[in-house]
This record gives sequence, structure tokens and C-alpha cells, in this order.
Amino acid sequence: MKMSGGVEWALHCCVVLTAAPGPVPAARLAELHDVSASYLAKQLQGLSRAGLIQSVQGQAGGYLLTRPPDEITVLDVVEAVDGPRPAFVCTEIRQRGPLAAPAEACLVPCAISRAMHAADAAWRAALRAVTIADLAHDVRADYEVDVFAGIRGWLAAANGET
Amino acid sequence: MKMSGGVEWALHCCVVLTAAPGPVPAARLAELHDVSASYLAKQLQGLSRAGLIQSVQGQAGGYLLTRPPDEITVLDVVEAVDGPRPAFVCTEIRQRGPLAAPAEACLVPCAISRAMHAADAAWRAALRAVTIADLAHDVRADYEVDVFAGIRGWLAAANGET
DNA sequence: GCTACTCGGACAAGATGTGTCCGAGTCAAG
DNA sequence: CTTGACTCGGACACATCTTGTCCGAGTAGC
Repeated sequence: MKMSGGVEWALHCCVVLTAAPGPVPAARLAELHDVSASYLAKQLQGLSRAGLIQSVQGQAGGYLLTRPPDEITVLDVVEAVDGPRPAFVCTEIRQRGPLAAPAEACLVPCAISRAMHAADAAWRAALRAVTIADLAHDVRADYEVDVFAGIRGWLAAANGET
Repeated sequence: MKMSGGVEWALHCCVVLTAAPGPVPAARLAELHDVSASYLAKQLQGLSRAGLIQSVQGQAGGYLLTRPPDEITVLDVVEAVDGPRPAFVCTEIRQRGPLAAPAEACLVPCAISRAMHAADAAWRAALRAVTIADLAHDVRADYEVDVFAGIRGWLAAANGET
């Protein structure tokens, strides 16, 4: 069980977009986090497909959030990048083998499936309880200096000086 | 994000072992569930390595639970088969790039990492709250007929008659 | 002592995630 | 209006991991 590493990138990008005044190109986000630009583009496409961010084409284009940060949950981002289906999939092995249970007795999921799905629901609930705005607030509180001001300044500097 | 499919097999095997009077060979468990015997053996080895089940060698050998079923949680099985490390691993990308945060300011995990770990903790707590005994009880309650009696009888029939 | 049965770890194949690339479309500037 | 350069979007290889399989070591019973 391993989550796509791109989820971390996507979340950081969403937090950065919170502070951005205008559209931010994918290449710039990749440079800011020092990650592969081509691969980050794929994650951002996933966010765009899910309707969390909007793409602006042409010069001075880029990505921007479609909704206020407090209306985007962490679960939204995770599902957009990592896929919406639950980690556990029941293969109904109770209906196989010599002692297979009849299909009419399997109208409700088996006990194992129920337990796993309950855990999955708890996980999703925890992720749904946190919004991008919460993350941004926590990040701001974590450091003494204003991180977002620095990011805004760096984004404004168009040319790629280190 | 996808969990190993072997987790489902392992859980079913643990529930079956609850009802078994003596050691059960891996081949028999595989036949009962109609799954690959070679691959199921690997999962059972994982359970054995984790100390959840004990192997008895030689003729009339097999696997049996080392502890009472109410002292084995679903989380134990999941971690034994799927690996104990959490799904989300923070790569500390905040310490990279042109605006890298200094290492001394990163003594605590970042907000994103905290949120993901909180969700992971909720997931684990839900899995830890359910024991194999609970699963066995629920399975028994799900059907009218006594499933475990049937399993016991099938296990007692040594030769592989369908 | 022998046989037959068991587990245990080492060895390939397929699937999924990771990483990269180039083309279509679009906005801004001249 | 033309040109240009910059943007995203999806299609194309590579790496890693899960899945699946195999045979050898060890052990209990006959």
C-alpha cells in the first residue's frame, strides 16, 4: 500500500496557489519545489480534470484555483491525483471454492469488507475535515517569517534568477 | 493507492483458522478459497514472520493461530501482509528549491504531513478496533447456517473431493 | 531409516506508477 | 492583422512494485 508521491506535490501546489495573485505556470511551480516539471504537469492535469484548478492558456497563463481555498478539501486533491476508488477491493472470495456461499446470501458485503470500508471511511473523513485554507493557515503559523510574501515575491520575478 | 489483494485472503484465512481444531496446510486454505496456492503461501509466510500464526512442519502440519482471536486485530494482519509503513511519506520538499526552508525550522513535520498522518492514524485506529474474533462473530451472524461447522467438516475430509 | 508431507526463501512475469516528450491551442505584443 | 512565444493537454517509454511461480531444506510419522 503506497500512495502516489504526486499527492504531496499537488497539495503543496494548491497551498502555493492560495497565495498567488494570478495564474502560475506549471513550470514555475516545478522550479519552486525543485521537482520534475513534466511529471508535475501530469498531476496538475489531474487537478484540472477534477475541476479543482483552472488552466489559463497563452502567454501569462497558468493555473489558478477555481474555488475559495476553504471549499477545497484535502480529500478532493487526494482523489483527483491518486484516484477515487478505495484502497481495498473485495473480490468476494466467499462465493468461490467448494464451500462457496450462494449469491442470494451475499446481498450485503461480508464482515471483512465492512471492516475495511469502515476504516476507509474514517480515513476519508479525516481528509475531508481539512481544507486547503486550513493548511495555508497552519503553514503561516509554523514559521515566524511570512512565507507567502516570499513566494509572492519570487513568483513576481519573471526571470529565473536563483 | 492500492492495497495488496493478499490482505483479503489473509483475513479470510485467519477467520477460517479460528474455527479449525488443528493445523491447516496452506494448500488446503488455497483450495478452500480457490486462489493460487503458491501465492497464498507467501502471504501466510508474512503472517508467520509477524508472529500471528505458527507453522507446524511435517505430515499433518500446517498453520495455526498463535494467540486467541480476540487478541489479533485486523491492523496486525494488514501490516503483516501489506507492510507496516504508512501510505504517505513526506519527502520534505519544503527544504528544496530556491525558497527552501532552513533545516532548523523543520523540526516539526509540515502541515501537509501532519494532516496526512492524522488521517493515517484514524485509519489505523479503525482497523485496530476490530479483532479477528469480531470478524468471526459477524460472519457467524451473517448467515443462518453454521458456516464454521461446514468448514470444520470440509477440513476434516482429508482427501480433496470437491 | 525412509517416505511423504510441510514450510521457507529465491526466481520470473505482469501491472502500475513514474518520468518524458512533442503537438494543438491561445493570448499578448508588434 | 500577423507574428510569435508561451501555455496546457494527451500520447509515448522506463522503473518499480505487486503478483505469481518454482524448487530446496526441514520435520513428523511409518
